[in-house]
Amino acid sequence: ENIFDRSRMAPKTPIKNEPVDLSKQKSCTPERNPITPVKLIDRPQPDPWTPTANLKMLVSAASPDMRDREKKKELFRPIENSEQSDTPDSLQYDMVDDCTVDEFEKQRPSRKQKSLGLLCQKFLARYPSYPLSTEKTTISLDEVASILGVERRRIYDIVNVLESLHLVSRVAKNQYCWHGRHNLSQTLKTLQEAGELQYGELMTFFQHKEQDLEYKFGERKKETIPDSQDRPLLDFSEPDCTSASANSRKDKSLRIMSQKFVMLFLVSKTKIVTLDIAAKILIEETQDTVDHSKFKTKVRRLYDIANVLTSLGLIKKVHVTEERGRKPAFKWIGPVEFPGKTDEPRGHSPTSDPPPGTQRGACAPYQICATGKQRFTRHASFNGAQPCEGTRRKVSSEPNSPRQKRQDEYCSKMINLAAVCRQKIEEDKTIFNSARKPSVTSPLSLLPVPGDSDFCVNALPQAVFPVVQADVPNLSLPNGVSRQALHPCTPAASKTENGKPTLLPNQPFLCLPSSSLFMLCGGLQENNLRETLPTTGDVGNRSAEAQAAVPPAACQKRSSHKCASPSAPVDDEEPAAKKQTMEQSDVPLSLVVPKKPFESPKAESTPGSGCTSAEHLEAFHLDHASPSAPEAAHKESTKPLDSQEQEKWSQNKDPDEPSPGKEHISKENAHQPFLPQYLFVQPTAGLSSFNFLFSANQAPGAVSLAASQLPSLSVPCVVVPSAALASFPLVCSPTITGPLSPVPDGSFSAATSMNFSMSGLASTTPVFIGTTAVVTPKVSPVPSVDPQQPAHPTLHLSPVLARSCGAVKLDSPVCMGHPVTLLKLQQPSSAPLTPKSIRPAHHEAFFKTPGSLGDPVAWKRNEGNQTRNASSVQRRLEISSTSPD
DNA sequence: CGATCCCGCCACATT
DNA sequence: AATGTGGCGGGATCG
Repeated sequence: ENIFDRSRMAPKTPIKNEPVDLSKQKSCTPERNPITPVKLIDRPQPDPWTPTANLKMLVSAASPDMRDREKKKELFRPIENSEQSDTPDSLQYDMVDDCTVDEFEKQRPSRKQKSLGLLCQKFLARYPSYPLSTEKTTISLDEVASILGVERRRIYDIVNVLESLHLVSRVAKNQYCWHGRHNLSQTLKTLQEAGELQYGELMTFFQHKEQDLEYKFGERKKETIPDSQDRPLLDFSEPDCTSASANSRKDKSLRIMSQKFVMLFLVSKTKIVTLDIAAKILIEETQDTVDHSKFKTKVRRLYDIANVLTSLGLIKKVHVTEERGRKPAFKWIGPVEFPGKTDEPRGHSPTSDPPPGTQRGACAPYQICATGKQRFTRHASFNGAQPCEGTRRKVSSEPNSPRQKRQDEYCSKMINLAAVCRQKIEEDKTIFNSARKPSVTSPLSLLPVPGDSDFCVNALPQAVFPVVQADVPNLSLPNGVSRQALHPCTPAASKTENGKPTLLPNQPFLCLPSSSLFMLCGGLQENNLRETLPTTGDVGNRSAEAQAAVPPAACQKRSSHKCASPSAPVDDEEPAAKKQTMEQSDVPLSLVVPKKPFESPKAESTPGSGCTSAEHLEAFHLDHASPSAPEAAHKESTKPLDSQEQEKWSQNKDPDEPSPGKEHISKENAHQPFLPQYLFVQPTAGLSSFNFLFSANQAPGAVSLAASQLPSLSVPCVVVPSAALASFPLVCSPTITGPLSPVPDGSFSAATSMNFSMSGLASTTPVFIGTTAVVTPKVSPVPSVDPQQPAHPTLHLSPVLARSCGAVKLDSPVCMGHPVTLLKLQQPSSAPLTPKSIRPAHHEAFFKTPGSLGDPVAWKRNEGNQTRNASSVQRRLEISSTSPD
């Protein structure tokens, strides 16, 4: 039949090929009214001769050859497709005649020629990127399909993705309205914001982890995560065309997936997302069970989406090399920064996530998301998560090592956390920006309180707080905190092999007068920090490049701390890490890094949140607790300078040795009891609202606590009153620099602290910086660096932090990160943060959820202790801060 | 052999 | 019921 048709067609083909069609379409729908035209296609070939008919003919009947040829032709024209370059010959062919089949076949079309990406390019070539506002271009699916010589089904694939980015909107059946990229930026911004809320943590998490491990998320933890599911994140219902009309439907997964996928990029610090990670994340949200087949399907869809995005010039394919090998990944090459992003009005509704609302929902969610995020950053994140195996097993196919499972678990936890965060956020309405890169937004509440550990005083005994007053005279411990309690963290040091405690036993922290914060140092997990930092950066949208470049340094710095146990295991990985770094360019270095972080979190303990915070804190020192950490610390400390090594560290984690990691993790968990280093903030008058303690190490417990106890502290991060931010007094512990030192420039020590200075901060708030290493010389700029920040500073710490972090990261060293971490929290400005706002209760649930982070053990602990912990925590809090709840 | 991903069946949604 | 949409995954290709 085809032949037959073809033959006929052939003669005419030229005609059909002719531009005419194109022209029509481009401008507006030509003849067709918006209404769905009759389908020509179907009709058999009534009148072949009409132009339309021809098209139809082509489409329906056209033999593949025909199509190919056509495609080629079109391709040629305007578009330059990068890749395909198809056969030059095509020119020859352009004629389409039937004739030379031979050639055809030769050239034929390779699959590539028929690829969705190519098709999309052709499609896009038909319409102006920035159409005049006046002209509305309608797109008839049938026409396009016929013109492009593909089945309509394929067009749907393209259009759905474009629609998710609002480049087009559906007007009616078979009719789409072309908007072009005018709103792309806004859309991306929105997605970024939404993404931060939803995925910030995860991404961070993953990236770090992932690298090493595989992540699998297997399980679903859906429970927590539910949120996202349904609704289209952004639906924009934008006025334009939109019709909402059709909201209908089920969520169109492709559309949603596309948005989510984009979000992952926007949230990622590295801007590189591997397919498997994306698939896991997406699967997770949507469903629980992840089975292999599902995974495969998801990946397939992601390829479809990726092809379209690639055609749009938003992403490009890259390969990430991990220990295991190279994995396909995509790097975001589109715009990264969107003006103004962060702040939103605080008022955002609490709403939350997403209810699955449908139509309305769509819009709403979007907004919501946007709003929410802004303010707070959440640091924390996943740390705590551990593998809980208790939860269900994952279905995921991956058989791999247990590690993976763990990872998966972590992932799940992460997810859960994220969910929790969201909720919290909603509840609280406060938003965090995570300083970290992850930018997760976690609700404060989320933060886990260090359950076990003690915060402050109590536990701390070990804590080191060597406050060095000398250094900083100003600082004084605020109130209650008994400094004494704080002792040097030696332990940590002990841990470290060298004996050098990374921690800094001596490090003094500086206190700012005003503030009442205190830091305690527990083991920190460097990794986390690092990660965090990076994350932050991501959030900030740091360019990937920057990351790439920076990473090493940052890592190193972080690494110094890194120690944290979990990560520690990672060490091994180093090589891999390096590699990645080396590769840098596209390669998602960052991804690699993760492992440690991951682990560390776990180590921290069950509670993810706690962990997270801890991590950050950790950055400062840490290590004691986890064995590994110490090591890491040592290394770092010892080697501080070598960037490479450091890099390795960070990266390493992933790479290779996950296995150990697992073990470590578990161990870590066990270890968890790091030394506690905490950061404590007193509530001084000004602060009333916030006081935070962080335990760097804390394990899980802490985390968990946080949840429940929220009010006071949970967060690992330091909260700064918005106002407070203004000036921060920073406290730094000069000490440790050495280890960290990696950074070329800087020396940390003194310098470091300087960095923090955070330019803008208000005096009130005190900031603590982790003792150690924190500073990165380079970093220093950071604070200042962010030019942007200045404005914001006050209000949102997080942003600032983030930025700073980002900057830091980029630039420097990890160190910054640490400090940053601390800062993270912020509240919306003023009032907001009273403890009250935070509600513990809910959190508990979250924490409890299986998914949550901690390792099982930790959990147990937590659970068992939770109550206790909480109470203790509270007490602690109380003590520390003014009032407890 | 794993990475890609075309192709089109088929279910569900709309008309 | 016809047609529009689009989920989904087999299996062909590519590298």
